Amino acid sequence: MTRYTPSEIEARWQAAWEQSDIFKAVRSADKPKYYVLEMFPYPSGRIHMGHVRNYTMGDVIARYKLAKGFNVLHPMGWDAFGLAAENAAMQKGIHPGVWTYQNIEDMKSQMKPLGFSLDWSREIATCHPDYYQHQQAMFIDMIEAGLIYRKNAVVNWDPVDMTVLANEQVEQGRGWRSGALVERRELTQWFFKISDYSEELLEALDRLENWPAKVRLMQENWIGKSRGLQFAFSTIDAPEGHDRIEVYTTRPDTLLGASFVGISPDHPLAKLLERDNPEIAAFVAECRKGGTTEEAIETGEKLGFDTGIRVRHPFDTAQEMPVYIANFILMEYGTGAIFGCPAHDQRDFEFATKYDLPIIPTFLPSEDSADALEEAYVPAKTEKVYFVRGFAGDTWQTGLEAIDAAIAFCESQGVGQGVTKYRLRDWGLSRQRYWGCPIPVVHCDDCGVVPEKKENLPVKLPEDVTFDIPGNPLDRHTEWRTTPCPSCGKSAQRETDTMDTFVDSSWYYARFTAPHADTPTVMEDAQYWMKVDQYIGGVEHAILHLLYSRFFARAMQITGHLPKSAIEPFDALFTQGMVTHAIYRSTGANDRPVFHYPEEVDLNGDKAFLKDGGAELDIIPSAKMSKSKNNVVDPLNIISAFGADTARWFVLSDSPPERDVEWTASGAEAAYKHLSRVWNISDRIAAMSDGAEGEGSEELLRQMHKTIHDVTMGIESFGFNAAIAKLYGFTAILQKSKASKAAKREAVMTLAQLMSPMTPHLAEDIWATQGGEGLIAKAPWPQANDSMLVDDMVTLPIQVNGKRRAEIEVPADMDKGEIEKLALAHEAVIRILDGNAPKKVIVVPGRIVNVVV
RNA sequence: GCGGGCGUGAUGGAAUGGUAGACAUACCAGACUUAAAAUCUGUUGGGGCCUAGCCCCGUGUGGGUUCGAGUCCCACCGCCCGCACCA
Repeated sequence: MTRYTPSEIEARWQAAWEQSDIFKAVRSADKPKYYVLEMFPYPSGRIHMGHVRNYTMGDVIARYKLAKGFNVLHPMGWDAFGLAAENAAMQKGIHPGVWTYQNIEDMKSQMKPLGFSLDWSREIATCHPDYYQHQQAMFIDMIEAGLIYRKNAVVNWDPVDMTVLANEQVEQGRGWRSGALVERRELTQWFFKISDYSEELLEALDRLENWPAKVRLMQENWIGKSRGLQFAFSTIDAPEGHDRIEVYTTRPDTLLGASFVGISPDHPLAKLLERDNPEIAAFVAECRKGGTTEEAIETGEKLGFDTGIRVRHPFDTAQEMPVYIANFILMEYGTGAIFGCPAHDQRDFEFATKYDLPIIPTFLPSEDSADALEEAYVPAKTEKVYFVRGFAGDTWQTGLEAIDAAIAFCESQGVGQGVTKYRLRDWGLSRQRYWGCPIPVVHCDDCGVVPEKKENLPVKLPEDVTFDIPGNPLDRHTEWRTTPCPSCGKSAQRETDTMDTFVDSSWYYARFTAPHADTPTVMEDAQYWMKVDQYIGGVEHAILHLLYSRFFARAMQITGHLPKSAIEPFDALFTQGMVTHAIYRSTGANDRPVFHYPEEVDLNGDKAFLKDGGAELDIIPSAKMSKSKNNVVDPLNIISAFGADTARWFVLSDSPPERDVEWTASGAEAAYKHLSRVWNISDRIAAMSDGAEGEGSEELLRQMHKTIHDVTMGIESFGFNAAIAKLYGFTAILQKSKASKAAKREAVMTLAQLMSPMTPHLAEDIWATQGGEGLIAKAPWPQANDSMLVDDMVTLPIQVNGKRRAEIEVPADMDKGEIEKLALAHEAVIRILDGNAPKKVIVVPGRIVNVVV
């Protein structure tokens, strides 16, 4: 008897696949195409279990579709620009390019042994000029198409290091290196006009039927369409040019509950006031402390400053309200100014309480409710409420009705107009960093901002840069910066900002359809391969990456780089959960957290101790595996111990793919045992003498067809864990079966086929052992025979008042009346009824009987 | 703070509104073995009783809809993800 030896088997079959070139995608008119794509990895240096899980799921789909007769495109590449490469450069003195390309080599060599059905001939890396030159060409096209513009926007500024920081580099309002309090500072930056497409991106969500509902909902909320009223308060004692303050509100029905006006610290009026008033300047400076994230702004302490300016209420000019500068108002949304209605907004309520402003309800739950509120009264907009200070519509109306009535009334009175606004902001793409795609424009004293000529592309990153000083090395590289103006030819300066890495990942799926072309895309290839039929990746990308890609596909269509059929680039989306693992943390110098690898930790009950020294560690349970937190489990350890098939089988079993999976060591061994068992079964069947008779062959084949059906359904619906459970079940049946050799051979070959998307190497080996023709990867997917799926008899549970009391076995086609009679005649039912007649009997054929007493 | 999601045995989890706990792990018992490992077989949600069997409780907490709720609705608690410069 031989043993299951994955290392030998896997190398052999990987070589066979490579030799036959079966995963190379070639356009072909005579087969339907299928494009499977997993979100491409950032080359951080090592693959982790999240990658293995993601790419294994994609590989199951790709191999399954190949067996189903599709012409499959399944490519892989590298999202290779980004911050981590510059951090490595600063920490280790390695050039970001050297670091990145080395990581790509390493990760590719770690991925290869997993046996994915990838077309490596299409590999791309976004940091390579062969990729980013096309991005630069499209950028120039998009400037010409009016899809890109410049404006001021705020960034995190580290006043000690004198550099821009990413949000990730801000920890509790301080720069991660300098520890200095971060400030918000304005810079002129490049933007994509994604907000012009708000309605289009929102409306098209409805047609993304194969996307998870939660992702569509998140995008809908992110775009944030709202209908509201825009109007102006007239001011008293305001500086010239500010005799009106424009505000936007989604709750115009609460206008008579207004008690103050708030403006953003970045509002033009605030900026004007800060020039002449040192107190206001100090307050605004205070507001600018801290990071730029919405989270920081929303969770920070709400601060206000009374400017002394007053406004008149539009419906009651005798009522004057103060104008506050408030740190929680965003200049980017609406007009950067609001009216505060403390009675119906909890944030305004807290603000009013803090600054002693009146709290005036406009509506109450009922006529006799108290007028004094303990907290803001914010009912659902669909709830009918009693208006005590209404000015339009009925006394009793829902929020929705009241808003419409208020807008109509205000418009009729000439107080503002109904306006539709979107929360979605334009996409700022400028990054003050080296390791990104250079923005291909030149700043000329005479001609202004001029796009580089296309024949001068790529604008390559200079290689001779250093990272010993904080800041963007491109800024200091005079030789690289200085270039002739593309328009007048005089000496001019290159743009030193590079592009957001989201730009790189917003079109890579299209580049895969013609990865070596000397234009960004080739129309025939894009027409043939796009859309991506199945896109798979982490739910953490539900909004930004997916929304930007949807926008970019539209922008590429406008500039002639994609066909109209591809403006929704991803036909079906699956968002997998993350692989999590506990984080082990101790506190190091300066109170900085220190993270420890699982290998360095001894677990004792629910406590963790450092092997070296025995110090007790904090355990942060179930956190996303992250390199910076050192809680990464290396899949290579599993592969070298048990083989790739075990790793693949393990990441698919147990957890449903959309849910997070907590990594545990015990599961891998079980997977290995099971694969060995299957291998041994095949071995024993091969050793049976040809023509050997047996018993239960018919039943074995019946179970086989059921398994074909269930596993096929499981794969189609991303129920990989359920499909695997069925395969476990069938393996047990086959193992115990005393069927004929012919039946067993058919069963084990089918089992191998059903397992082949998950454990392709093992499947090939069994196929070959049993004398299957050619590669199993190319064999057509087995078909379940419908007549083998139906059982003659079914077991029906009998409930009394919803509680299960008995069961009966009946022919599958028995009619309802007969079933009811049988159920009522059952001894347990008679005993429980105790002579009483049932009120009602519900018979669900093939399912259940419920007797209601 | 805002938006989205999740919550089921000791553990990972299964369950088109229809027998809760499939399948796997772990544990326990048995077979094989001088022994162990490996392999194979079987048991296992909690409690109770008149123990071939029957009854009660049980899917984060509290309420609701329904003949019937893990599943749908509402509120709360806990955890996870995202929040526009991490990718």
